[in-house]
Amino acid sequence: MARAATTSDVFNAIAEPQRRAILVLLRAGERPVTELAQELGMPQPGASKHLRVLREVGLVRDRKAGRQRLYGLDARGLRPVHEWTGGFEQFWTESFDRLDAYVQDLKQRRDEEQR
Amino acid sequence: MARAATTSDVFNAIAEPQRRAILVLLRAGERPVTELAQELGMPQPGASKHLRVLREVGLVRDRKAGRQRLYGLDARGLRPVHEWTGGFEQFWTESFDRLDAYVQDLKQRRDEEQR
DNA sequence: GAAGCATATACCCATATGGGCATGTGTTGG
DNA sequence: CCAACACATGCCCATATGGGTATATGCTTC
Repeated sequence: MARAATTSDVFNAIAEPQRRAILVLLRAGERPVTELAQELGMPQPGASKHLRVLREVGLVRDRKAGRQRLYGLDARGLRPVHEWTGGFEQFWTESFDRLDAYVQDLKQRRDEEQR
Repeated sequence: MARAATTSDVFNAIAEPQRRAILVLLRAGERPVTELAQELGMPQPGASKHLRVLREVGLVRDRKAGRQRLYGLDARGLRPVHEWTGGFEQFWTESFDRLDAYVQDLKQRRDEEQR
């Protein structure tokens, strides 16, 4: 089945570095495609494709402005990602890591001794 | 160039639903592969493959326990993701969304009138 | 050291990219 | 109405999956 379509969910959409870069740029405000492509140093078609993916997962919205099409950020979709990762916050706390490493170490030694 | 390897970074590793499920399960503590495979309703080879990816990006560590291999969570790698998405927090605040929607609406009307 | 259990790998496939390039489409201006 | 400009799409390709199945590896235990 290969990988699920990137357009299916936000996690997949932001797995692409260039797309994350686009989102960061859009934090500063709306931008036309060409400008984004230029700032990212990629050909315009490439930028359009990434923008399409972002649009399909709802992270970006577009608005026609004459000959241009301005893309704007709609970061609401990032909230679930933030919350999901936040569910692991207690596991990366420094104190916890140290304690955990210590426990792991003990287990390892114990197992090696028993072996 | 196709997509970058999933083993290259955490964003890519957690783009896979099954892998996210594995991480969630591991929050409860270490688990052997078979058990994970069973709980996820997937064949053992599949679980092993996902675990490998998670291990390569450092989200999981393994420890030999006799005949078994216990996988444990190392969520530190999720922190960057949490922080990156956190950088957009102001953009999904409800009040902001309303204001933004309002502004967008104004612009839209203005453009339509000018057209 | 043979048999068995727990995992990891090797393959084989269908599919979804992401990139580069050419081209279609819609809008603006003269 | 035509040329120019800003984008979106269509194609073609090399590659990286994720899944399923068969098989190699590692330890244990008898």
